[in-house]
Amino acid sequence: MFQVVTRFPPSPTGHLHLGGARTALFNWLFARHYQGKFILRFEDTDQERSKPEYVTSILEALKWLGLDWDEGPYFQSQRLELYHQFAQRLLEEGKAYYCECSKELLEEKKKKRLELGLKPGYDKTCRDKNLGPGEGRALRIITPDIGDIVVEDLLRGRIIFSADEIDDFIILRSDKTPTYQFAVVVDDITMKITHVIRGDDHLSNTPKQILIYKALGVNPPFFAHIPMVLGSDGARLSKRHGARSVLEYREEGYLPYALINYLARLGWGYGDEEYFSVKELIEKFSLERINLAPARFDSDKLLAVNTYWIKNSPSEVLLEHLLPFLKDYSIFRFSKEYLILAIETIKSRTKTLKEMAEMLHFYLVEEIDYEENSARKYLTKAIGPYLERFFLDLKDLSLEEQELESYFKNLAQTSGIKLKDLAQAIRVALTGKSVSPGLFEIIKVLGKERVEKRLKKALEFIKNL
RNA sequence: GCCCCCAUCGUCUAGUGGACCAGGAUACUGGCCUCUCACGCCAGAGACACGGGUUCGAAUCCCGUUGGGGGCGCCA
Repeated sequence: MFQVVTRFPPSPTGHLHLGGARTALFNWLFARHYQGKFILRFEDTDQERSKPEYVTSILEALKWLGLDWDEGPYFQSQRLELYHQFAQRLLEEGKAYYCECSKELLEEKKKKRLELGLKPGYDKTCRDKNLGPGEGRALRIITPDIGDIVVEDLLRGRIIFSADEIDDFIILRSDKTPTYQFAVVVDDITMKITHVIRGDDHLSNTPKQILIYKALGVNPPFFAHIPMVLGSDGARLSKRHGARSVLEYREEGYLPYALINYLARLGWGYGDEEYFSVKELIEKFSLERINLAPARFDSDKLLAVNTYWIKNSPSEVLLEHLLPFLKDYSIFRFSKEYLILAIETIKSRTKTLKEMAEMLHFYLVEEIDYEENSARKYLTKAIGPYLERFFLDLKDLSLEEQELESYFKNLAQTSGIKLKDLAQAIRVALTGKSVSPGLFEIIKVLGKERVEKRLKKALEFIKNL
């Protein structure tokens, strides 16, 4: 039976950003859709730039997103022996050779060739020198001088590269570490990867890798080059725009599955549908529906998707995701029921978990503080008597929203003051702010005891005006 | 400089030769709802890059131009 095997191979030279996360997501969705395997491997052969803390943060980001892997994480730095074996084979079969050109010399040659209007690639100086291994010598693969190299891309069809576009590139550096091109191929072979789904910035590399497969006598996997994610200005993602770590989105209060929903829709569409649960994505994802044009990251749309999921997720689920944002409150003092009812009242009024936590504030503190302007505007001498009225009536009132509503409408009508003014005053008394969830919902959730206490404080405040 | 990829509203997209004077989402504008703020609902404005073909017919197929992106490392 044929089993799909995909992989996500980040290099730990930075945090996981949106582009990388989307690549991981597409590979993961594809594997899950076909009940295949998803492998994680770190491409850390660049010893200069690879940092263990990036490994940690990438792992954490993937876990947060829920992109679980079936194998790995592998580290290329721990597989050096393997690359040497494969390289040795190529050397013995006369498909690779040592090159003694120094970096400086190559740099110079490249400059000259560019000036002459030639291709910048290596000029094959050492190809026939028959050099053995030695200090400062890198191993190059012999590439064909003429002919075409054909890349079959699952999304774009057949792409043809001319052999003279490809030089004898290095597969083993002079320090014996493998280059990217070589390590990926060896890894993808040994890990039995069936589908390579990656950014189309790798498209130009693919013929090189195909040549390695050929030299090794192995059939290449299927390739699918997906369009890249661009910043909002259309330039390549960099620190400036969306290249922030996905963990930053966690800090800002995005739901992981909202981010996934957004990322999936970036370059992929399914009819007119906009919102997908992760489960639906696994069911519906297919490579054929991927767009070929690069997609720009749009923070407004991301926020809208997050807003949608906050509004449409069960409050129990939201509570879980909210916990880290509620660290400053003694939420253990409240029942889960209370917290969930409170969340119910703010779900459709917030865009992020962070905002949610802020809006939850008045539910979670013993004593509220008044916003200065709101208190001045609404907690007036004139409104005092009506607050007192409510305070006195409260103990006999039902807290059902319907009944509260008719109580207040009645009170407003019989006393000739506007419901709006009354409502705003009580709102400030109960929440400290002039903006909050519906008044009747709040009263019901807070309960008589808290409401009484806060009204008392408001009456006190008015008395001292 | 050379090579490769791509091209529908500002953005993400639907659209695979006729059902498209181009649909949805988001953002924007106006209105409704209303105890505040939101949600929601209704309405409006907004795109097939350009030029040639092919065809009875093209957003859809072909070519060119332009524009955007990527690659040409002892980075990945």
